[in-house]
Amino acid sequence: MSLTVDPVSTPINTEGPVILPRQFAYLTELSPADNSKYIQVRVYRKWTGVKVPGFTPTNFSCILLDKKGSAVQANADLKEKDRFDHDLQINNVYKIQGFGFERTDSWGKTLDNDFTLTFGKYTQIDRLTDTDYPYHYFNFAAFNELNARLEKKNPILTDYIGYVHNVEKVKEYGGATTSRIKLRNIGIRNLNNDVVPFTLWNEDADNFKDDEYAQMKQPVVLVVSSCYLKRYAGQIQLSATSANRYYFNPDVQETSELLAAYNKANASGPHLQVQTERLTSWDQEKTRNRVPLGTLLQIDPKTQQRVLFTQEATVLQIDTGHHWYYQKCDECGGKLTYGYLHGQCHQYETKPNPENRMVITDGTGNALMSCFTPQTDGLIKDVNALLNEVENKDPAITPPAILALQNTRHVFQFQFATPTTKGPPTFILKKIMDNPPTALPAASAGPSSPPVLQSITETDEHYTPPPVTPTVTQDTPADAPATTSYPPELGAKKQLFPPSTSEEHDRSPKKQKNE
DNA sequence: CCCCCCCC
Repeated sequence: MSLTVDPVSTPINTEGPVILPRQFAYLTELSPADNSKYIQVRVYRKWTGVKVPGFTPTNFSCILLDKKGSAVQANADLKEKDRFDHDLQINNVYKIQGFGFERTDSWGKTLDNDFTLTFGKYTQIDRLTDTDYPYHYFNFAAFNELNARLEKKNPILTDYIGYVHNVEKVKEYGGATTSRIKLRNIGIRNLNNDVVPFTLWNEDADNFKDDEYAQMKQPVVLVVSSCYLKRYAGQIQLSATSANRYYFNPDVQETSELLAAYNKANASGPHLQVQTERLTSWDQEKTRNRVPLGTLLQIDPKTQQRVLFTQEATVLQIDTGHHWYYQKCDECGGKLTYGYLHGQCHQYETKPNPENRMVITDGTGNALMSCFTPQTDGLIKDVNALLNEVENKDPAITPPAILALQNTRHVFQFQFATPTTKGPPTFILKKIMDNPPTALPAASAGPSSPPVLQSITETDEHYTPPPVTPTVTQDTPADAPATTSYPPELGAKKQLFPPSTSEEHDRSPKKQKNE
């Protein structure tokens, strides 16, 4: 013990610096005032710290894991970056000594540590052959914890895990006169089918290996680490920071959980494979995603948001308990109640534009479908014309022209409505496809109203996330063919996830070709 | 020391 020198209590009469062998310490045994320890660690992650605006590089950073699974961040001056970048290789294990300590910056914390190691010119690094060290260190947030984290001022950056729900293409924004920014969103879905977008920026957006991902066995579990949480377009977003790294199917317990849940669901019944791209031929489009209503009704709508289905179905009943239209105030946008003055916006009289709305019940599975103008084109005439025809404009009184739809048969294209309450899912009419369009086939090909559903790409009304499907309750062996039959062009594959990205991008973001 | 993580 006499060889041990505590630098804090060493008498000051020591001649020059005393180089004494340092003692091994686990990371939990380090203290910011103690210079007498060395550590043995795996290099887990490394990155270049940046400063906004401009994202100019500021320092070299890394995260180190010791044998017991503890983690510590270490920083070095930017001028030492090349050396440490070279001497510290990801996943290699090293003995490190001669480091200092600093208080961990509250901004962009990667770990729940009070101090961070500092590396510099006295730092000595020796490679070790023992590699029996942990490969990962995560502190996952659950979906329902994200909001609380978002509210917190300087929370620790967020680690998150789930299935890859969809992979978007790179989008480019801005230009020479502002900032040129590229981004790529990747939806991450948990076991409750909540989807959170993870955003990669610029080079990282480009460098995401689409092709590699597309080749991977589905489903793919994705872990994203050290993400900045923010709200974008009203929904929560995991934004990549410089410290971020992401991992496919990392060997952690949560990955096993997700894969086990997938296999269990997969073993219990057939799954949808849906075609999410609009088909150019009317005949093909008309039969796209002909999934029986009975099947759709057993599906979690959250997994099929914005996917368009078609079905030829009979209108069993008009829901006369539902108002067949409603009026919207042209000033505040609020819903008007028939017979009630909207005096706060229109002092003397109300002249709002009518917007029709009615609910019909349709089809083999008795599904409830809401129909909004103008998607009712081809089913009923213009709502204003209809209103002119009826004597009683009370929206509770369904006109005969609408009641006459009962027992008529049509080809509906529709999507799931935003799930609100418990009970069977409901649908939203998107298009009546009884007859091919007579004119303007291209212009009428897409939905003409703003998106009804919240989704990852809220701004793109043509967006539909790729398909995913939870259990449809049937006792089908895992490798048995799906019992549901689909038109051949759908490919009746029994597959929970599609092999690739398949968004309906008929508009591409503005691209600047001056790189 | 502060600003401060890129997009609607």
